[in-house]
Amino acid sequence: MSTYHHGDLPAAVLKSASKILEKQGISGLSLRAAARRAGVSHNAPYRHFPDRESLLAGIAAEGFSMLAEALKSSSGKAMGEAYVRFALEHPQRFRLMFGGSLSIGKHAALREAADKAYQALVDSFRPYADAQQAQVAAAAAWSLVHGLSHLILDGHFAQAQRDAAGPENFVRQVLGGVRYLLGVQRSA
Amino acid sequence: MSTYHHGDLPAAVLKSASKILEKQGISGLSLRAAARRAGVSHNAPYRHFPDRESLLAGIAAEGFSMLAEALKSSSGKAMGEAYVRFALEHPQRFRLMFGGSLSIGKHAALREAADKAYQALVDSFRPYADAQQAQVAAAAAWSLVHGLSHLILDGHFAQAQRDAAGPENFVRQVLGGVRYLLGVQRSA
DNA sequence: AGTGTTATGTGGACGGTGACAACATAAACC
DNA sequence: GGTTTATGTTGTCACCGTCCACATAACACT
Repeated sequence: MSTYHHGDLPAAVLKSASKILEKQGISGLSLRAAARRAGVSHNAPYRHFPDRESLLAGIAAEGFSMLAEALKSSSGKAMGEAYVRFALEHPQRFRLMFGGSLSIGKHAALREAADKAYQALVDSFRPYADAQQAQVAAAAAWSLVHGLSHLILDGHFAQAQRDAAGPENFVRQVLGGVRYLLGVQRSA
Repeated sequence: MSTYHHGDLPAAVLKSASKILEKQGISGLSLRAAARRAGVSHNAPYRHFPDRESLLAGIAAEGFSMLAEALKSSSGKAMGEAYVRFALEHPQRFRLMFGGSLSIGKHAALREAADKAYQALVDSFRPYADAQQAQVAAAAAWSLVHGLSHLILDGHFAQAQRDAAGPENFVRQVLGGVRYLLGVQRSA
């Protein structure tokens, strides 16, 4: 029963790498450590991931799926709260997905996954405005929840969170303090 | 004239490191490369920066000063546009400042610089609302421009930017498509 | 001026990492 | 059953962050 061949190394490496990412952060995640944790030699992962960045891209892709899953059952403001909640529950993965460590353009699967999630957001604004307005409003909504997630993770709102008596309250207040211009908006 | 002692190594290392950061990105920035570029031995920087993270913190601190400088002469929506412009003009430095590579909490100077910039934003909302509302509105405004910057840098708005005929237009549209609830807002 | 102390820069070493090449083993296909 | 291909291993290399011992210059005190 010696298993020179592993069976499903790609999945195993992804899993161990994810675990390391959660615990050690992105900078502490090495190809070799992931291989060790998966119980294979330091070079085995190279058969499935051409380089470190590809491994990270794989983990990020998982993350986009998880994010889509977390968002899909909500809409409107609840969707925004779900977005921030995802970021706070998976801080390291969120940073990996959006931290700029990987050039998303290089990994088609990544771009696809991200675009899909975004399109869902655009569509959710569709009933209230024409296509152009919906796109702009969706961009603003995404920017808001995205920036809020990042800034909370970086600790920049520590005081404000205390003032609001908890992160959830703070997030609700911030998201509730904004209106998107839709519909008849007609300016010069 | 042989200069065994450099004169102002900290500044020289910061400068060469900044140059490398701009060109190679954060992951390509090594302590040793910075030392080489500054013309000193690989260990000289350790007299002034206890470890790599401290060097990065130094560069980030510069960045916060630059950002404050870029923002201080504008207000309102123009300030938001200036924020995004800064991010787009100094993408690598912006990522370093906000990418989570450094635990801001560890470097007091960093937190101070960031807090100062944020406080200016809060104050700019002060005339229109009470303290609590101003804080929430400022958090929303910062989140919006911050998220927008990040998502543009990551390439997630490539199509929308084309649709809007240029990044500047796109940014203006997004920032203009949002209102902050201030003043008499009184909800259940 | 001379001497001791401290600040700053150098050279060498160690373990860890990403990547490449050569080889070993198992699976798949005929 | 034998060959081709996929998968995992061992060995190696350059680079990196960090520690150590040492060299050199600036400074302080007498």
